[in-house]
Amino acid sequence: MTENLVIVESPAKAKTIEKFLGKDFTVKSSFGHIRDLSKKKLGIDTEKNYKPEYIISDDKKKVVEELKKITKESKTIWLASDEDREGEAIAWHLCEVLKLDKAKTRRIVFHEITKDAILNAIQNPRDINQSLVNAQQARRVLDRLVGFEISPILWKKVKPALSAGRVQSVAVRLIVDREREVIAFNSESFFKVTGFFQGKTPFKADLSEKLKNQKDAIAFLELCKTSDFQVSNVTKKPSKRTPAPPFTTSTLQQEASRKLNFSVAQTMTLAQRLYEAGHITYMRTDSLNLSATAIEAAKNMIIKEFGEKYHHTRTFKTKSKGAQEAHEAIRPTYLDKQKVSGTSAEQRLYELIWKRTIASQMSEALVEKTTVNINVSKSPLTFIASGEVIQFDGFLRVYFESTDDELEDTTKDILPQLIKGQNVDVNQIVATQRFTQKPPRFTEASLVKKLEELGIGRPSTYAPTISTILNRGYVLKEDRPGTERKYQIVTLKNGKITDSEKVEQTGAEKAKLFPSDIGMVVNDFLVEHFPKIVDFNFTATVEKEFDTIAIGKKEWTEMIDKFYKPFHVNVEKTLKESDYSKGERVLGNDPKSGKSVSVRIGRFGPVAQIGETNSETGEKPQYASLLKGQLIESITLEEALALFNLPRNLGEYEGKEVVIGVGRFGPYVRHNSKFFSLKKTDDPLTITKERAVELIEEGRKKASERLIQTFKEEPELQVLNGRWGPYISFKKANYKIPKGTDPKTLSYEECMKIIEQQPATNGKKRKPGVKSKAK
DNA sequence: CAGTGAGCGAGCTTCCGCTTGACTT
Repeated sequence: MTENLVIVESPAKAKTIEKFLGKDFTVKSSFGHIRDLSKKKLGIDTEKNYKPEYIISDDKKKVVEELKKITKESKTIWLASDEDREGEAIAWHLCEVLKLDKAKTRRIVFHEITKDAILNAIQNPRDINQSLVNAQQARRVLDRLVGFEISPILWKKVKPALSAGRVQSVAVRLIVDREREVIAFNSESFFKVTGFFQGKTPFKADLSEKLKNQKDAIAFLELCKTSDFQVSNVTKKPSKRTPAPPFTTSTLQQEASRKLNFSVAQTMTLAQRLYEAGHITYMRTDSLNLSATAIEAAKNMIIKEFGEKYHHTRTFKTKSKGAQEAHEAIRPTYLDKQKVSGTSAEQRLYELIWKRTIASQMSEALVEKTTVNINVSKSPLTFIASGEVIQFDGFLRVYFESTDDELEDTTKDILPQLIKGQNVDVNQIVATQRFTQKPPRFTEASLVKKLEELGIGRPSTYAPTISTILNRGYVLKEDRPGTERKYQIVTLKNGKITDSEKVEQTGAEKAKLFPSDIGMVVNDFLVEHFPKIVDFNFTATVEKEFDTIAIGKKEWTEMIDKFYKPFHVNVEKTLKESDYSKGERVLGNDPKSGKSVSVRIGRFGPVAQIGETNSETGEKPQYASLLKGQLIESITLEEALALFNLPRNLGEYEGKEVVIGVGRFGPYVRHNSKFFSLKKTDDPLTITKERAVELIEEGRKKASERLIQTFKEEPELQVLNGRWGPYISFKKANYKIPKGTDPKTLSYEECMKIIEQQPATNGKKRKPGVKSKAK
């Protein structure tokens, strides 16, 4: 017989708590929610006051069985799931499913996993808050109704297996809207003028105004030729910089992306491992709060390491919308541990968390900003030099927060001593042509930031939401090469004005989110037919209602009814009245045939078409697939027409034709009925024969290196070099080669031994775009 | 490595949030 059973959500949390509580307590985990609406059906009886039908899924049956058994043997059951509405619902589902006796069940909550907090919680048990549970049921039911009623419309009107939802559809909308801003953007050029002056040491100053064009730039430099330069003003301003708050899920994802180049999913996997190893607190949180013990530990650490002067206790208020404050901020469990063991990625993430946490409890940095104005005697324009001197580094000693801005030179120089009225010499003045910047495309992390600002999604869903919109094919995460751009430079040096032209790379993108054609068509369909659902404020609006339900001032079923009645009418209407949506755009006429040229989404993706089907003459249109990176939205008539030049015959090589085409696996070179893929930077429309031959030779070389070993004993056994390194192939199945083994010297016997010891991973093919999921 | 929405047609796809493995690739 167990005295006390405590149930929490996470097994790692259970382990920690068990240590605090001693042997009268057994601590178990529910592994999150133990039941949910059926995955196959709507699972809501819209006729019977929205009664949800909850099901224990197969992967939860074992957990539930075990909990059932232990609860029967326990005197008191403490439900210790999180204090937010999901946590409350978990506790309620546990009561219902385990049929817990009210008399021996207690609900407790704590906000930090410390011994005091837990013991305190045990002293203050309460009942389950049914209103809070109902707010969760409303949230769950609303999401299900939206997702399961709109998605099937998309299957009929756009393409099968698509999806829509309160969170994902807004995420896609953000990306589509941004892409349209980028498409509509017209870059304008101007001239930025920088003077290189000479004080005691050389320094730089920028002209206060941008000049419109090269003519103006030259005219200004002409004036400078015979001008004097005088310091007209020197101002010194002390300023402060304060440290950023400790990490939440969203800010951790952003900083890990900016500083360590981790994807959002990568960051979460690494954080999970650090959490399970006991190195950090819980990683799915929106709280900025640090426990009293953590603040104390940080204080000791900082004073010991840097001195009293560097310490400053701070508490931070959570500002994000819809924050539910069930946990602490993400911080090291033991602040005196500056490093932990683990993979290099784990260590780097830990270090980032450690620095950010420690910095949040450190003093402000004191900075003196100096601004110097320099008059040009023959022009009303002035040069402005700004410098920054850090007088006390404070928290900067440990950590500085990065930003999304990709500005060129934000580094502030140290200025020499300058006095008002002093004349300065100029070494040279350079006017450089610059260009206004298009709005930045989203990265995974900047999308998370935006979603959090809008109060959409939760710490536990940011990473999965991004996976969903990528898996549905609404959005692509890609690198795109930039284009070359010429720019002009006008220089005044030694009394002479010269101009020159330079070339720079511009517009290159790395790991940015681009909408696909399907993403744009689905978005436009939803914006047209379900504007309310994809409104950026929809979540905020319903959240307010959930809050009212949570304090018992509104029935959840009434709220849902008010939403569902008109929503469902709209669903029926859209099913009946809306057209099949293929995003068609007519581009103009083909100059050769005079027939119309259009683009749209076809059965196999975006396609360009010349002419129409004519049932009388039996005439059929010509088709050509769009290339990667081309959008229905922005493709031009010329670009579309060029697609019909494929496949292109480039002539003969070694007596066989060299043909460029685009197939299921992308652009290729075909030669002697062998296929070689084009590289990302190769354009199938313009690739030369020389380059194609290069690819053919390269492909042959790769193929020859593929085979590492064959064996006389067994023709079906081979050691091969694959995309993931060397492996063993035997009877169409593949086997890993153990680490530290040289594939070149493996004997027949050794191979067979490896095969016996390993389960075969026979190259099963997955459909592209289908999410891999454990069965 | 081609096709470019139907007309024989079963049955399938889908949401958001709470959790961790079990899996290739």
